Amino acid sequence: MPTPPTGMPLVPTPRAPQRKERADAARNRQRVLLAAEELFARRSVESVTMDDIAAAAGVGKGTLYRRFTDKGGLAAELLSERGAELQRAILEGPAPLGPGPAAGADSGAGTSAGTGAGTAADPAARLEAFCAAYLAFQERHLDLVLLSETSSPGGRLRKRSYEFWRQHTEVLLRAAHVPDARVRAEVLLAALSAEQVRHWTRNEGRTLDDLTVALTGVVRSLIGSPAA
Amino acid sequence: MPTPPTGMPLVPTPRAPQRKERADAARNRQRVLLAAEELFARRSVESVTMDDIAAAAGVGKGTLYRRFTDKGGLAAELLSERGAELQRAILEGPAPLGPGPAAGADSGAGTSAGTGAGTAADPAARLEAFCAAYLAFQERHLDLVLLSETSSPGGRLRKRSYEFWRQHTEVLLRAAHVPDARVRAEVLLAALSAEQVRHWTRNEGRTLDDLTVALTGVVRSLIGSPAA
DNA sequence: ATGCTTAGCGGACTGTGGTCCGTTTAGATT
DNA sequence: AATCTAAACGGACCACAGTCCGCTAAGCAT
Repeated sequence: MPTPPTGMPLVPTPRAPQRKERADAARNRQRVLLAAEELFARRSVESVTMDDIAAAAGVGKGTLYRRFTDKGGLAAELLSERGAELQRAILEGPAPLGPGPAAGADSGAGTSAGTGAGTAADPAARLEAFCAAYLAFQERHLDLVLLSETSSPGGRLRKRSYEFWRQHTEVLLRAAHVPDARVRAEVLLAALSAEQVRHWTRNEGRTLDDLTVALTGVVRSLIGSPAA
Repeated sequence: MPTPPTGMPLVPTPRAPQRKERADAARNRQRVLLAAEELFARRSVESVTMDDIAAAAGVGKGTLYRRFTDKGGLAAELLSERGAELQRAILEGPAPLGPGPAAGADSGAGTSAGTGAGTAADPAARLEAFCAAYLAFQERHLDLVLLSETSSPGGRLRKRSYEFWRQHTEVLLRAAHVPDARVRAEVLLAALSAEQVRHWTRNEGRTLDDLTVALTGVVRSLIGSPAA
């Protein structure tokens, strides 16, 4: 498969074959994505309308909606570009985020826990790292994520990316022998939803660091290994 | 204070004085609430428009919006009527939900844990009971709650009732000597959001019982008292 | 090159939530 | 009872997300 269209998630996309996109269509998708990015960068995300984007991209509204399900879908596509790196780091990067052995001398991102010095990272440490990284990601792209998660009720849970994050979290929990791994994974992600993160940072005035610490605590509790 | 207007939350409403409502206004509020309830009962919640409600209540749209902030606000008002009983049970009912001593012989709603036989319920047991009861409430009024929580982004966290549930949860957690009580309370409530509950019951096909068990486990983990 | 099929296009159109503002009237004051 | 004033009213109005459908042209087949 040659150069998947930008924004394709890394995750093994199930809908593999599916007749190739026509040339003009691809060109327009690109235009739209570009225009949207530009507009979102210049003006506040919620003030940008779909008409604005269509106009800026020099494209009809019908075209917009043929390409992206809805406003949230467009935001999600943009986000998927930006989240690709994080996804890669998780799937194949060094510990503690990824499965590989720790990079260089001493990782700076992790949050202690140090499981001695195994070859592969232990699930608890990976989960903590993921939690911190994901939180940072959400906070960094807050407006866009909020749009993508709330444009339609239940949107957050229907996005393809949700499947990825949930799967990852669930697997780690299961590896840590935690019961009800699936439910607990979803509890964790609910806590990290854009709505919630915005509430914490914008309304309750918490800093990212505060939150990271508190949520790391939550993760430890959920895993429940009492001082292993 | 004589007969507070229906739907007023039990919680000590801070906006105490505030010039009394005019007679016609009160009458119209009632009409709207009634009409809305009727419509929501007959047709699917999401198919009912604000115009429908206004028409059914024999009232202009302006009136509708003068009384209730927005669609979500209207739903919340309806819900607050229905939630009043639960609120009362929590504030002044018997254990394990309320602070009082257990009612009758053996409560049927609680979820084990049995802390011997103290005079007042212990926070852990109360929290578990609350969680189960709240979950059941959410499930029971799912469509309406969903409307009230998602009609505007972040709506869930801005409702007055949220303040109540959060406060209650937080207090119990603090009483159980759990760190970061506030954050953990919000994590719990995020897990119990309408969106999430709908996802669990409608998409993943979980039963209320399944969920209650799994979430009770989450609560125990969060409290962290390792088999006290 | 020419023709044909069908994905792609675009913008008028619809449905709905929410606002605005000129008019009405409850109820207090005299 | 007459007057007055601000709360309440109502429906025309607006903005915006999302749909529809007749037209266009990409790119395959001959």
